[in-house]
Amino acid sequence: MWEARGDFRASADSGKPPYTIVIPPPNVTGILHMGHALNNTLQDVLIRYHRMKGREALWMPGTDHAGIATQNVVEKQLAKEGKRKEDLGREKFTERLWQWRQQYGSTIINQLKKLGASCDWERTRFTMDESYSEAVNEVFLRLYRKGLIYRGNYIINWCPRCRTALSDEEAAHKELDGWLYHIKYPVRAKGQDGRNKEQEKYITVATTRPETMLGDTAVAVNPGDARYRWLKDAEVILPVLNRKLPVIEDDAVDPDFGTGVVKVTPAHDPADFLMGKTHGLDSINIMHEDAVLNENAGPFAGKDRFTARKELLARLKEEGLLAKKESYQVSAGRCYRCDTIIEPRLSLQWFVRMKPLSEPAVEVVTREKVRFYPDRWKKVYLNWMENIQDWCISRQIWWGHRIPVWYCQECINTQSEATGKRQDKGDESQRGVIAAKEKPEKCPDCGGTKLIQDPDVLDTWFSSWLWPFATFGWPFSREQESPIHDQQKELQFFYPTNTLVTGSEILFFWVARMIMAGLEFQQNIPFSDVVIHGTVRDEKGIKMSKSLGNVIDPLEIIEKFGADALRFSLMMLAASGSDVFLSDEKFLVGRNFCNKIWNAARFLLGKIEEEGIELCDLSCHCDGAADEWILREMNGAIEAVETNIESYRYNEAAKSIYEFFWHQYCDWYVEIAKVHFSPARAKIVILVLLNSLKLLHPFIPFLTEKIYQLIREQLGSLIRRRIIREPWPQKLSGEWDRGRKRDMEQLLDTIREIRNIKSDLGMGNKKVSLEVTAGEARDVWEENLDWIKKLAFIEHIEFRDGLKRTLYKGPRWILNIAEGDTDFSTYLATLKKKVANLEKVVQKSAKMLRNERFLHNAPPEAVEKERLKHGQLSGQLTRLKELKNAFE
RNA sequence: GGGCGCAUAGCUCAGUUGGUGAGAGCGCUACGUUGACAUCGUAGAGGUCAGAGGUUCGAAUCCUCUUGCGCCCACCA
Repeated sequence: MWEARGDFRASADSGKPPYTIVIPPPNVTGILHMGHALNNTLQDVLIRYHRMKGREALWMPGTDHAGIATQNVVEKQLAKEGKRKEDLGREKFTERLWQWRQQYGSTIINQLKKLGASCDWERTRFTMDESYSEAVNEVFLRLYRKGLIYRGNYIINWCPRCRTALSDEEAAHKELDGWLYHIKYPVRAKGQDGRNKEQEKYITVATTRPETMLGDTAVAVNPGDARYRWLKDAEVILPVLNRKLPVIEDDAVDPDFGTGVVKVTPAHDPADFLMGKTHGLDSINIMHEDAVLNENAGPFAGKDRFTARKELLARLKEEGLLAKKESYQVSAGRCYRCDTIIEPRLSLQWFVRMKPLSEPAVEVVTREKVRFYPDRWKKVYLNWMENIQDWCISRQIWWGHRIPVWYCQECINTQSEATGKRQDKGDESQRGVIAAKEKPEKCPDCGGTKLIQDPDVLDTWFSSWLWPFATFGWPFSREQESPIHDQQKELQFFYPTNTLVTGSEILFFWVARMIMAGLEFQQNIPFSDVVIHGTVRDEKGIKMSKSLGNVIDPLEIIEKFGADALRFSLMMLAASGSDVFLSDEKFLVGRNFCNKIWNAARFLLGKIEEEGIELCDLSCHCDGAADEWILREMNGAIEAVETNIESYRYNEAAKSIYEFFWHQYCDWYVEIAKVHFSPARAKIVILVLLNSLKLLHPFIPFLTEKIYQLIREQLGSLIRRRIIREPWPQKLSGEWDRGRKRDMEQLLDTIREIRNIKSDLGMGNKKVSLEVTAGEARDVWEENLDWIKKLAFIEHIEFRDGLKRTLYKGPRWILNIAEGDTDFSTYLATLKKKVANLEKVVQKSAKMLRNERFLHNAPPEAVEKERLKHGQLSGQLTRLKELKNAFE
């Protein structure tokens, strides 16, 4: 119904102020997991709330092509047929990828619909849509022309399984138990002798990755390290390969770590690479793309890196060159897609210069144009931004946006680039490199026509960072007709978006980069509020993941309890950005509550029908203390839900409405209303029900809409349309009678006490007779007699002066239960306990009020509050003591 | 190495700028089927708010330190 009526649609022409959220696009390969359920419920609550609040609420949906992840999935599928992607070739394989996306790409979208996500589905975008790809190319070209994109040979994170470069963020560092190997390199003295003592025939280096020594081109010591001054005049021999290694001095070497001597492997370690650059060392790449050692590795060529490590160590040991190995916590980068250990690798890649982009992005957060919720993430963000490194954006895979750069074969041949070992040559190397959206006809440098496009594709995040504006069709080409013009208007209307809701794990990947892209390409922030929610974990606190088998499938929960129960439970648990620990029984909260709502509504509608009540309007007539009370409570609930949603305290918002609906409305007011179900009462009952449903709707959309429609069927003329499009409830303003508020509070307290007393006297389930001395407050009793009797489970109430005995003393009335002399021991024990507790509190309060410094320093209203409290409590204490004394 | 977070009832967690007799859900105990709901109702037990100092008239809340967990970042050979 919602979809058919276009309830999720948003347009720039409505005249309402916009409220926009762009969805964190799930991977096309994704299937809905609890993280999605949490993330999207949080967004849907905001969207539904603001829609009801009169905003033009747009929730922009879509999916991400997820380069490596998707390619892996299809590669696996292919493997089942016994084929590799190379067997198909690039074109056929890409076709296959599109087929896959055609077939399965909307799976997660459909699952989001099951969750109740009210996205404007007609706008669903995909990061590889034609117009979106246009944005990616545009951005590449703009940055390239600005000199912010460059190509060069650097050490990058290489995944030998995916066979592609990764960005620093995509290489997650994890510690594991490993070894630090101490390896002896022979030293040959040069020139003089005599100083070269026996123990100086070797120097010892320490390494965690011994196989990389095959690519060593130097050893390094700290220039201030006196122990190794003699080495300067010596020559170090690389074991196994017997290569001569120069000894260099570099401040980067920590004399206190290991032996103070470092092997230098410029092609396989970022720190060594820098040293190599400063000292003009050669770089020797010893590995193929799949981390199998190449011809440079001598006898180990053709072996996998870890096999080579083992065999090399064995050989060193044999030759007496393995001094020792000590256990060591090794921190190794892992591919975030397949968990393979990253190999730092020297290769020619494309990079984005980040510093110029990060500066404005730091400023908008510092100046709170963009705010984080909870705000501690601000610090994390700024810390990363201020230490930002250049971003490696080229990927050696086939699924993604092809880098819009062509190489002129003729120019390149003259530059001998074909070897692939080209060093960074600065501007000169740009000759024959053409960045363009379309394939150029000829090389602008030499006029050659043999142009070949860069085989690489761009990092997935290089498209994701444009999401808040590329989804609106940016960039807009001038010559295009009106539909495009609309898009431009829409971008203007809906951008910047309002709230971004995401998990902390993609803060750097995505959030930070979106802020940079927004500022660079739209000259404006992409969103003003960033809500960071926690990670979904199992009951032991372990992150849920399919490979660990500890997932709770949201679709199963939906099947079992309903999407509403799932959503509400998650919202109750989603406290201010802390991690969410889940187990099956945690969803009972939501299920039970939904059930309660359903039963209450069903009962009330049935009751109205049964009583033959015709409601022609919903104006309220308060008949008594209870009516005013529930309307006041409702006002409180409206306000609490509003302020809590607006400050992203979802759990507080959910709790407010839960507490109000169940424990005020159902437990008390509905029970009271049952007693005298007059048409006036029915009006209030229905009004509060309708408003409650509205307050609940952002959390519990399906059930509230269903009940709303049932109410509509029955009371059609009173309400219109669908709850999803109804305006948010207004607080009732009225002439509230303060006396009635006090009456109600005292009556509720009295009823609770009667229940307690009956329980203490062992007559919990008996209908009893009550004797009341109420004096001037008798009217209060008379007016509310019916429901008091019902709720306190009393057969008969008799008003009289002078009770035989007193079991309850209130501020304005005293009570006795007429039934015979039962055992009073429990009752007395309860009284004693109460007296003791209250005495402590009263004493503490009295002490405060005697404290001069409190009276002077505390704000007057705090003192006044304390006085009031003391007055009430000491009155209560006096009454309790009187009761106690009478029974002792 | 740097940074952040968490420690509150048996369990899972709330507690917004310091002013509460420290709360909820689940579990537990007793009673209950009173004309929506046992996926329920009524009542109850259960807490030196991790520990030690400090600031304050007043601290679960702010500061310092300690202990125990968890997370993030870093060119820790």
